[in-house]
Amino acid sequence: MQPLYHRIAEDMIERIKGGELKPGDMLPSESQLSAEYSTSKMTVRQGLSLLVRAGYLRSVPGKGNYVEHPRYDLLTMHFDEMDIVGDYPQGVKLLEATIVAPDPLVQDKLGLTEKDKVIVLKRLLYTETQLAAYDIKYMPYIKGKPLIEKEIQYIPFARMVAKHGELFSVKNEVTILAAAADQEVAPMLETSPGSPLLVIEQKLLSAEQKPIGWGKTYCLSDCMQLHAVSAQFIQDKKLLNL
Amino acid sequence: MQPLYHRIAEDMIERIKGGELKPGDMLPSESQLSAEYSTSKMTVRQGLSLLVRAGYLRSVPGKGNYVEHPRYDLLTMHFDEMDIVGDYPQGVKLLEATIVAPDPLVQDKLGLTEKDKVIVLKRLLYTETQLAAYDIKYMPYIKGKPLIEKEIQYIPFARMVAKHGELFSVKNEVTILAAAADQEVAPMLETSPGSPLLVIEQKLLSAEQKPIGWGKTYCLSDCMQLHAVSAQFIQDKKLLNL
DNA sequence: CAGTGGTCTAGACCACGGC
DNA sequence: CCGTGGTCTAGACCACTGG
Repeated sequence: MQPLYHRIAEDMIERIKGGELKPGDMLPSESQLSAEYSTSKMTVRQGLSLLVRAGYLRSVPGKGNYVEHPRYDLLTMHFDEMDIVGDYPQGVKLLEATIVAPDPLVQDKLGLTEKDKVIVLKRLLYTETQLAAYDIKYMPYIKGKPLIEKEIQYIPFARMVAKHGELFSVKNEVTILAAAADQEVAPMLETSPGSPLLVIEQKLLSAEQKPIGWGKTYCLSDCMQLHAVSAQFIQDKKLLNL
Repeated sequence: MQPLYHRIAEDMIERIKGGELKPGDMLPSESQLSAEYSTSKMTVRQGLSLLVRAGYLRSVPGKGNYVEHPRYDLLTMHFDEMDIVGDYPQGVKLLEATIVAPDPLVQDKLGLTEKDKVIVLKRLLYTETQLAAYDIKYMPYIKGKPLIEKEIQYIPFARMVAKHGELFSVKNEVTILAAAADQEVAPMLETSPGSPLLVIEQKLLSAEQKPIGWGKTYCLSDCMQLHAVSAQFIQDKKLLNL
């Protein structure tokens, strides 16, 4: 037996999806719904709050609860570099792990000067069957915090940076684009200059918006694609078990 | 003055981000927190529920509330075809809007037979300054539901399909990949075969998981990039105003 | 002003987990 | 068995919007 507040939420979804309530319409007031379901206002609100959080409703204080237009344009995606590798144990080949002075581009991306030091990681990522991506990452060097080789091999960059800087949470900003392989990257990927690559640029920020990591992953186009789904449906599963 | 439940949530976030509570740790019980804040259990729960929904906590019935590891790998992205065009009024050029029998690929993608009819849209999308993308969309033909030319020009495919089929919500599945321009697409984009493209494949499903739209957008690589941010931070803004 | 959503109380009973 | 979170009540008062 599902709780009453859950049933209320499902009923409302039904009224909305069935067309009885259209975007812009106002729901019955919370006190009316309390009466309809012979329950208290708090229970009604608990049900409606699910729909508000899932984006089906908007609550307007002093007015009412209104049906929202669904958002088709907000997508949820899963990504980290290790997705490429999957469970394949030998899928990461570390080419370089050094501490250097940042070049001007990296200085800019990480907000550093040429006197600072950055850790550079260069890696090749393999699927089970073939070479798939060339990955370069930069992070500010913190004295006395060595990186462990196993971590470099197996944990995603965002987690690595969080651990290295002892941060609880990290903001991950990702840019996705296509580009032709250039003279530097092509030989690494054993392909010819000009062949299409999926490039994923990652920028990591601390809670204070300070840059704490930056890098790019150059993926062979036939080995890598990203999948995204309307956020709405992620919410539905989580909140409503629909 | 912010409500008490909000203050409770922020206090907990502080305890977590400050390192006082680490992932895996159990929070004080709800009754303990009620006492700490001299409030009722319901108010405490209202505060904690924010953190549960934002992914900071997991509630385990019979045991307690536990601090979760933050997710770096869930990203939220904004995308529809009209993002490319923006507010530029002449940014869409309709090449073709016809009703045809679907070819085998489209039959497969939309779950149709060769006896069915599909609407095909082919469009060129321009930024303010230049040609940016070639877009092909397919949707099952529904008798007596004409498409209005202005809609074809200006509303995103997902919204168009929802309206055409009189559906409240539509599931949007997007695949992102890089590819080389082929013989068919290259001339449309006034580029040479082999040049890198960002390809965005869109599949639309009804609430019953029936395919109701499919298509691809071929974007010139220097005109288009996608941006995504850790979902965590979207939630933070919405739920906590941090 | 009356009606709305937003917050909050001080209890209650339940299902669950672990001892 | 007791302590935990999950549900729910029947009220209260507030801030807000509209007429």
